[in-house]
Amino acid sequence: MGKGNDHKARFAEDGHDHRRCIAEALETADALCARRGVRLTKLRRRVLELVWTSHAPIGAYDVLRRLSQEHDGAAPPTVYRALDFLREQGLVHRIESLNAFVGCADPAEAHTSQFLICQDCGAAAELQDPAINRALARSAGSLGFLVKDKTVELRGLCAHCRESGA
Amino acid sequence: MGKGNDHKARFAEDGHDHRRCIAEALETADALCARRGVRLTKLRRRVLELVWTSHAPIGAYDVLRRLSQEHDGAAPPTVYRALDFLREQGLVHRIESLNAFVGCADPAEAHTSQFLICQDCGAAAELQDPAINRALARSAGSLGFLVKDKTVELRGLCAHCRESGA
DNA sequence: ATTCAATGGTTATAGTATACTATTACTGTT
DNA sequence: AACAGTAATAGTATACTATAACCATTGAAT
Repeated sequence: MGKGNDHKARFAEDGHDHRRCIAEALETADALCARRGVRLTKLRRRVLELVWTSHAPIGAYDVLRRLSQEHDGAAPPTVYRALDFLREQGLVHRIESLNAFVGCADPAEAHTSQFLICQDCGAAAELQDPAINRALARSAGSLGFLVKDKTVELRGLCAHCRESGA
Repeated sequence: MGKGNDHKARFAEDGHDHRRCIAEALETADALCARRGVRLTKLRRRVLELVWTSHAPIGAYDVLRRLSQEHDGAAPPTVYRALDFLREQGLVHRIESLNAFVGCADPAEAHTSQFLICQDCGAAAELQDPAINRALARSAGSLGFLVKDKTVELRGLCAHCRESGA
């Protein structure tokens, strides 16, 4: 990921080499888990890889269907446990409005993100816009509300689908 | 529903007369549906009333359980259909992160809201903060993203629970 | 009165998530 | 080697959330 402007995520380019995305995500995860002394087991790593199949959030049961093809006896808890671990480590995010999961673009440190989700191509872009977080903090603060967790999800059309569609 | 400062919602006061909240919500709904020429049937009205049981979002199946006690043959579709109607009319909102529904504080016109949800007392406060919407619009706009729908939900502790708790 | 669309009843099923119990595998210790 | 402690996984069942599909009824407008 770049140097400046890190908070300004983008939708993946149309013809981008997605195998690179996957490989990078897995490398980063390996390094991160090693550093933290937590175990990115084969199963967890494979689930992470499946989540990274595309930039579109994927349902837990879609992960399960794929996992089942190679892993006898995979059951819902198999997947949910792995996803729970990956979420704790910040490696995947849950998209509440879709009941689905997406790989984290920048898992190095804890953060709150915002998501732009394209209703046409399904892809999700992760933002970390300080201005949004400031506005949220101000509003909550003025009511004396102590924020523990945020969900910010905007659904619509990404620039690319917007052009090709209408 | 004052005049100025309308966008600044509040958590309901501790000892507030909640029967008033319910009565007002139902009156508003009656008037609104009459004006729009849509039918707030007995069933829909009762579901709305059940959603307004408290300021905490309520699950569809909780609504169903209560409805069943007085309405033979109530089934999931009974409730979901009513909730769909109420949502279309802006009378209730869905809280994505809870899979639950809450009465709209100000249903007169379409709007996008933000929610503060207390993890202790369960209550949800609905905000309509232009600053938040501006920040979201700017961020999405800078990526060429066309926003159709927003989910903004902050979970944490309301001022009251914050004091009594810690 | 007739008709057509909206509403609701009924049954079945899809989709999402967790509780609970048991087992395995890896640690360090004796 | 035997053991205990812990983390991870397996396996089963069930809870919870939501929709599909089909039919009967209602009710408002012509």
